[in-house]
Amino acid sequence: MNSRRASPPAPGKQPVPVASPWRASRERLRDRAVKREAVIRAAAREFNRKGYHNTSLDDIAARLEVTKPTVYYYVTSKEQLLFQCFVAGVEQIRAAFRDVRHLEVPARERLNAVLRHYGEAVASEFGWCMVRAEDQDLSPAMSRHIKALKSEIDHGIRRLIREGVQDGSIEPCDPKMTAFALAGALNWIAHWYREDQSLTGAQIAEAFVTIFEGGLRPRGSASRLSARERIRRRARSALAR
Amino acid sequence: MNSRRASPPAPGKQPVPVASPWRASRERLRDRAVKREAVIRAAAREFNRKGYHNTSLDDIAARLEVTKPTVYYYVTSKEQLLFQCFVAGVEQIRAAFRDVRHLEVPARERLNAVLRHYGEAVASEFGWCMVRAEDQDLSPAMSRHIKALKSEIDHGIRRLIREGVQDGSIEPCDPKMTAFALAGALNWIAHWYREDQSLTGAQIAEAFVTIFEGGLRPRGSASRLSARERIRRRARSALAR
DNA sequence: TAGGATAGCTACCCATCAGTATGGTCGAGG
DNA sequence: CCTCGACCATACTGATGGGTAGCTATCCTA
Repeated sequence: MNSRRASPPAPGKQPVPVASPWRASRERLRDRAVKREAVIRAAAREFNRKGYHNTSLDDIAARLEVTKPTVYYYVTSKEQLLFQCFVAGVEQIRAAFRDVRHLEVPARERLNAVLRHYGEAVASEFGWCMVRAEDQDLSPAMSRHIKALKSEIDHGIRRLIREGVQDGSIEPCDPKMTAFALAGALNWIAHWYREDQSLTGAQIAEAFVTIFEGGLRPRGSASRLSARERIRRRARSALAR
Repeated sequence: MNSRRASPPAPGKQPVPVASPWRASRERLRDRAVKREAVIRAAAREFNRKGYHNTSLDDIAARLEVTKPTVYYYVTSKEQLLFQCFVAGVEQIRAAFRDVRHLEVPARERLNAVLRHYGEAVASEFGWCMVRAEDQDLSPAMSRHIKALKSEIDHGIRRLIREGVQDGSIEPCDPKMTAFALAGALNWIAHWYREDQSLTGAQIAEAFVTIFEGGLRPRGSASRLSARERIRRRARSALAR
């Protein structure tokens, strides 16, 4: 049964061409980081499937085909595990902000780009931890840390909205409420995505951006399209019934 | 006078916002239904404050100034308690659908009315239970029940969207994705409302409806400001640096 | 080949908490 | 005054699960 973990992680048996004495220990250090990441990833998957409180460390260990103390060898506590998952998810979104910061396009397009990355992140395997993790489950210190990260993202969105209103690419609106609405819609993806994976995270985000941009109320030229609309409507209702 | 527990828990403590029916028991006000509802309401409050798993039945009992067996006298299990809280929240939304069903206005306005009630419900004391309760915490039977109720609401929104597209009051769109976006934005209120109660649930819902209706892209002839945009953007990036 | 660091396991501890057994109090009806 | 039943408390059980102690095996460096 227990084949002594030689095959799963990395067969470091190859004769190394240059026998630098530090080579091996460096290799091992890298190995350790890889394993630690695997632990965090496995935790994220289990949390995603069953929720934080319904997942025991034995579950996570079993999923990795090791035992609980082994998990504790890479992580100090269950709480820290959740925290790491959270940070991993948030980092994707922070990267999105960094990516668009220097783009030479109107703010609305920068916002859209962020929202697309945002949606992808929420639909990723760390999405659940980032979105559904409750700070009540964490120590005050970690809770503060997480709140700060969330707030940073929130204010990043508000800022893009304000800039969009200023440069005329976004309809004047309340940045705070609008940011809440956008982030909420995207965050919520984490709640239903598991059960309906017919679309990728990017596709969902794209659809949402389209909805956010256009709004529900028909655009000015809508009256001109009424004939075509009616045709499509017929086809639709025929399909729906 | 019950000399046993009258003195320890500070007898003259009135400032509790929710009057506990056990206080009134001295006045012979014995109404089982009222007490049961008080139990559920207290549970909702505690779940809202600390989360389901971080709330023990002792906590809930203490909040009512009784003991755990008393709670079990009115409720069969913690799980059922969560379920009842959930149903109480969902019922508010179902009522919203019933209210608008017979209104003689375009579907978009009926949808808006539902969304307003929806937002209020999510910001109410049962909002957390309705939104953040994970079906992983419930037995399969109750989980199915809850999924059915959620699905009913989801399809109710989709239906209003379809009707709006048909009667021309809503821009043609994908009903499923749009429903997800709307419900997500509103559901998310439950995550941040506790910490920012500067607005009522109704006001938030109203703001969201405005955002959903108009969309981010400016209405009318606002798209040929690109020259001015560029200037403004330069100024901004200069400030940002 | 010794000795230390790395890495993982078995077996255990113990705090928490859902749920219960049992028995006491009090008002009402006889 | 006595009993019945509704209501509630004390004090317990049992299981789950986070976290640890301590042993073992392997590899690296000397």
